[in-house]
Amino acid sequence: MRRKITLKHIARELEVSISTVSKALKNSNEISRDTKDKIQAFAKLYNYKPNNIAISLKNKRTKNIGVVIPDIVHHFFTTVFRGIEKYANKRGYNVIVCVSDESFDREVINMEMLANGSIDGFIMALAGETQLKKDYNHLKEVTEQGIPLVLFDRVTDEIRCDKVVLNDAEIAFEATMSLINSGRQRIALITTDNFFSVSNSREVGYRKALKKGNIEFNEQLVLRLPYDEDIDGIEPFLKSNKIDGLLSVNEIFAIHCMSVAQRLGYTIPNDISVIGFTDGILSKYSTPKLTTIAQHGDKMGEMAAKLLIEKIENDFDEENEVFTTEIIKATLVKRESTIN
Amino acid sequence: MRRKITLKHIARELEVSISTVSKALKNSNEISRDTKDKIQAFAKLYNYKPNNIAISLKNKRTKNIGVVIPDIVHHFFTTVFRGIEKYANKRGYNVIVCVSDESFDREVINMEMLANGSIDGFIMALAGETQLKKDYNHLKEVTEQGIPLVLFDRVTDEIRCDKVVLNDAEIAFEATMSLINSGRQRIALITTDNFFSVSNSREVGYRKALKKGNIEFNEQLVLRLPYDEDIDGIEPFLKSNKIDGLLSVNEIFAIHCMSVAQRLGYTIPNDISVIGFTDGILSKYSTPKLTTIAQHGDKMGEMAAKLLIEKIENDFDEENEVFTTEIIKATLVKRESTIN
DNA sequence: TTGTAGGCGTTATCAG
DNA sequence: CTGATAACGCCTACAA
Repeated sequence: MRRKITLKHIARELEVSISTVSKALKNSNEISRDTKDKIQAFAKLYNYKPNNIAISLKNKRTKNIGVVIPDIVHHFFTTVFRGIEKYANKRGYNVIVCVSDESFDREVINMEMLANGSIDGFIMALAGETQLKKDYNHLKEVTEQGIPLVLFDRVTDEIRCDKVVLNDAEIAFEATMSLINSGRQRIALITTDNFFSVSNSREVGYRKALKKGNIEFNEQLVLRLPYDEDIDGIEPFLKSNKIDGLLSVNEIFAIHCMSVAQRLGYTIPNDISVIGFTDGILSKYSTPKLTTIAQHGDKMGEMAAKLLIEKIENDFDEENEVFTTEIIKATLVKRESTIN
Repeated sequence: MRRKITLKHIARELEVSISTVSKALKNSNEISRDTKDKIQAFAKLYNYKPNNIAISLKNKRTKNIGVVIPDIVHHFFTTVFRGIEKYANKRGYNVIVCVSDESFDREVINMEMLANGSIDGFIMALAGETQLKKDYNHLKEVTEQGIPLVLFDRVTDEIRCDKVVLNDAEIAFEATMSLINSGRQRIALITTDNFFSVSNSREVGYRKALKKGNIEFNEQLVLRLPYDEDIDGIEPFLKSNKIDGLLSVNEIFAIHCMSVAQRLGYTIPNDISVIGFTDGILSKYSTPKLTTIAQHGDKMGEMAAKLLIEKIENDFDEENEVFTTEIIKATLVKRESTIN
């Protein structure tokens, strides 16, 4: 087992000093051609690679990014992560992922763990519990220590940092309008009852569209479900309400609505038109294929990583730092669950 | 901006030596109660946390695990990753993920990047390209340097290391048998044409079951598709072959087969029974719900992490190291796409 | 052209 | 009980 070789080994072997080796390997012209050749050859032969940890300690730069997300088995977060990873890698950064599992405590623990030197900056989406508690002290801690932070999707106004969000309200408005424009009048909204920032925004857009379409908002037509996979409320809801259009804040609710509705004898899209959020595989492979709002997670992730790395690499002038909020434009992907 | 505080700061402030501070914070009983109290109080006040990087350098242990997978937007890998992350976290490890994107080069680059001190061990599934090329030098490099490695799912015999695999052949056999036992005779296999180790094993199981059921293997009934999302071959295949049962090596092919078959007028499961691999959301929300082979990615991930951390923490006796291959037992989840 | 010394933050050993 | 010193691996200003 060939253990990793260090500058010291090379120096000893070649009977020169460590700093000579260091300089030679950087091709410094303080060092003679001969010595450099000798050292470089030796280093190559033994496959010398500088130790990342030592460099990190020296430079106070780890070239690691910490990503803290509520869930990884979730199409949207996964695509965002892919965007982050891809971009970060291109810039020579590695990505450490921690999953908060929607738990406030795990979010805090994970961040503390990483904040002690393991990473140069954070990218995160808030855990559900955190948004409920509205306790953002762990984020404040981190930013006060000068660790750059980028929030995406599930963000909060209470923290000053770069953010990347979807134009949730706008696209929900647009989607609802498209239902209205195709003649729909009794449009349901299926959403989550936790106070996720995004669900709120989507509801705002939905309501605004109704208003514009001169349709009175009807709380009866809003179904607030506790969480992603908790879909039992859907069947009674569809049975007890006459609806002809439906906007869902995620894919799963939408798909399930479609299958329940079909079972109840409705045809889609003629009797009920359906639009969901998150353009994942469910939407592409359902029957009928679901019209959906593509959130472009890759793009969000890439943007988040870009903002973060810029902050990391540009030593901004402390006090009057500027924070930006980038808005990623969602797009409506029309498939078979809506008319034309 | 309160910068991170170090032992040195505390020492200076309290006019003691650095080593006294270090010991006091570790509650060493070399240090007097008084001094400890004073130092600990100060440390708490200024929220002192030891710097991970410095500790890593000292201990030659990073408490980081490197995970290299072909794809993250893929249900199976995602669940494995979740298993790894969960277990690793419990043991105090962080997880650095690199996505190879099925590319050999990216796999190599990523591993080299991480192997220079950033991680204590690797968990990985081979990229498609790597399995095609059969070039495993980068893995050899790593193991020769004494970095523990655990392969999962997409493994190779050419590398001596711990492995975690599914009982692919067995479960494919079992699934095929269940089709045969419900009276199916013309059973198709939808698989990938790359030489993924897992696809091969599954085909082996499929063939074995046919044999056992006295059904002659018919190459006509095997559809080999180039890659996951490339599903155009399915429609002609179903049109030109009379089949009554179908085993697919993934969810997407299976779901698509169902919808094409339904469009062609077949009813499922009566005319055609369908079983897929990967128990993801597609299976749960399709109509009819897909009978599927649950790979228990979480469990695989957990097992992989467990094996790895054991290797990392037990300084085994070099030469006569023992490597184990753990087999995770898949289970057949019966839903609506098969009879009874 | 080469080498020495000091430092990044921590810990362990040993001396006082 | 406290502190000085060296070490982990690397870099760099400065001395020779």
